[in-house]
Amino acid sequence: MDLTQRKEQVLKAVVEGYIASGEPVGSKTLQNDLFSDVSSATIRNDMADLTVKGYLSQPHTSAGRVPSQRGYRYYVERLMSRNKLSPRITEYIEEKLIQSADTPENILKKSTQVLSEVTGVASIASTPSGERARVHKVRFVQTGRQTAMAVLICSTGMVKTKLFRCDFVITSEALNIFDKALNSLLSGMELARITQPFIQTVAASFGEMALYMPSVLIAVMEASKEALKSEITVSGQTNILSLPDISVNAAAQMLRFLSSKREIASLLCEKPNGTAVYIGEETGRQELYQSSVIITHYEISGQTAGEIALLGSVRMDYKNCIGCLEYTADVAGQLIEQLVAS
Amino acid sequence: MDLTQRKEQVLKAVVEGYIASGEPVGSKTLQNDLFSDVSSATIRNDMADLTVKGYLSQPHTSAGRVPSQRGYRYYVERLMSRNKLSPRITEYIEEKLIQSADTPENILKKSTQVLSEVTGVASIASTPSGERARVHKVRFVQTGRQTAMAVLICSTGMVKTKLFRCDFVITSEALNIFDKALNSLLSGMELARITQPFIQTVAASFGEMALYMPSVLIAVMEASKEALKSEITVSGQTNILSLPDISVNAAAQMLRFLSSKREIASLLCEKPNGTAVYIGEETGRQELYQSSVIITHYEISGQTAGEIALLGSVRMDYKNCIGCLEYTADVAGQLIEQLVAS
DNA sequence: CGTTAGCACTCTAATATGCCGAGTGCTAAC
DNA sequence: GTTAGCACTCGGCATATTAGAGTGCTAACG
Repeated sequence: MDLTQRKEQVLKAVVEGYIASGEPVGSKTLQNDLFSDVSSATIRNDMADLTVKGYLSQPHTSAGRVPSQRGYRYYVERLMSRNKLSPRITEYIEEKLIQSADTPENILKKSTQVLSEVTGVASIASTPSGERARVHKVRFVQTGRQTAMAVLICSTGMVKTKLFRCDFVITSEALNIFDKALNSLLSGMELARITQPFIQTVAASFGEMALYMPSVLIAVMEASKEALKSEITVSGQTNILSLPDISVNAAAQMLRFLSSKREIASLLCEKPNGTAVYIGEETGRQELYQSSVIITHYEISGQTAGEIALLGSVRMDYKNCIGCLEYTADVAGQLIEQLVAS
Repeated sequence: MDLTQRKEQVLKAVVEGYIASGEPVGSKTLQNDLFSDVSSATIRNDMADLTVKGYLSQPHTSAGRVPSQRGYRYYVERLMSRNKLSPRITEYIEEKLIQSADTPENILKKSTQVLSEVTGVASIASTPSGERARVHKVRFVQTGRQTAMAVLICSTGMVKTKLFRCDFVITSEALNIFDKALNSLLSGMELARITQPFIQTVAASFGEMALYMPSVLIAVMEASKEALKSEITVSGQTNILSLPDISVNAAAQMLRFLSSKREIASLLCEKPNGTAVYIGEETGRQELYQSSVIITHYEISGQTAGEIALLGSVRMDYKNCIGCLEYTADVAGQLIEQLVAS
């Protein structure tokens, strides 16, 4: 299934030419731009062969060639040069991300914003799930006579709060007792283990205090549930409408897809190693057959923590998009890691 | 500026006919549908007069009539029958809202969802703002070596948190000092008064501590900003793409508008009494010249608490939309009131 | 004076026609 | 294997034609 070197060059030139212009690429254009040493007829022969083999297709007999899905795939896997981004871009991304480096959520929100800005497509990110997280500390802050806030600080640096109401008047002594009891009990525990049955047994074990615990424990449990699930943020939806080769209909389908967190989550969780590129039908979703998706993950302390992705048209600038995406994921991961470390 | 009764009938019929069909309405169509007692020529005369007076316009000489902005306005103000919604709709709305009556945010989120569903346009809502709120207390919770969380407790019972990072290692003594200093300073203060210049003078007054204060003060300020501003939720953006008379370009502009919370906020805060309808240019925004907006508010304990709105094309079904909107706002207000009371 | 019938007129949308040119595939020569 | 040459294809654009919907105007009517 290998191609001769020149055919690879032709394929690469067609893909990049088509990505750049949006117009089917003809043999003469290629000759002028790239292959002054061979004639257009030779290129025509090569293109004909690439068409037979399924890497290119023609919109109609007298038009130039357009990459097929298979052509894009060959390009992405074997022809695309993964060269450096320009320092202007990397600096820009870094600058924007550092500005909002206060919480993981905001870093990822900003990541999608800056990505959609520099790539011109839509961007998605999922915040770190608390799957492997443990309880670092629990704190309580009184907010009213009978209301207080549980603050759950996770080993990952994530902080979740939950307001709760008690049916007794709260005193600082009571909060102190809760604090001591729960910290000695929960510190270091995996979030996933704080479940309904677990808090029931805990409550029971508190003897005379048991009466006062339920609302407190439920608050902590809900905070930990919140921390467990990863949030999804989307930016750049409006970019989809400006994509030149996406019909209104297809754009509507893509936007509908992006407005369903459930759909997005199912797409992001198809975790491969490294960066995955799904082209057209490879997305496996009817509503994304005219779209391509690039998914990568960011790491915290060397562990995959969450995903960042781009959603655009099949004719997107894979080289640039992959570059920006991976760079942003890298920076975002580092920033979140710093946040956690401190 | 009054019209004869028949001309009003003609105007009403044109508006409703055009809203229903999307096609310019001709004299014969009107005669067949509504005015079997007068001839089409008479209607033509009336339409010609309404055109001269600016209530109708013609896409071109040989086409039927289409309502002008002024025509829509006259219709909305004087001709539209504000009759009851069908019980099927009201029951449906009520059922959906009651399902998610746990927090004000969720009630309003659901309101926009159900509204965009039943009206086929986009919907916006703002949560109650903290305008009249004061600072009750400020608390700090350490979350890491160099990170902490400011907890702002408002007189209305609203609680906002903000994580921040310091460029020094945080000790519990430091937090205690912040706590004392800021509580004596801020307790009872209106949220609106915690501004950039204010915190600068405060920071300056702290003498040798001044170096350590900025990040803390900024966190408190941002928390109070959060508490002050009402959140905005949007649903049904994808509906905009299905609006038949909105060009892709106009749809993109509307979606861009909807993705900017700031823009939305400025639109919602043009508070009139009761329900306001802005048709086309009346929105006062270039990007919404092809759109219409209907804004109403919901009340808690008889006080205006926030806004709910619809955004659609100029040719929207004002009667149905206004009905659904007002009904939903009513129910949402009641549900939130119940929540606050408890 | 308001209403009506009749009719010529206007303009769009849909369909047909012809032409240009980009780009191809094929063949024969190198 | 490569190249030049050439006939051929087909979409896109501009132009012409037609059908039909709807109008405005005029003259007649009660």
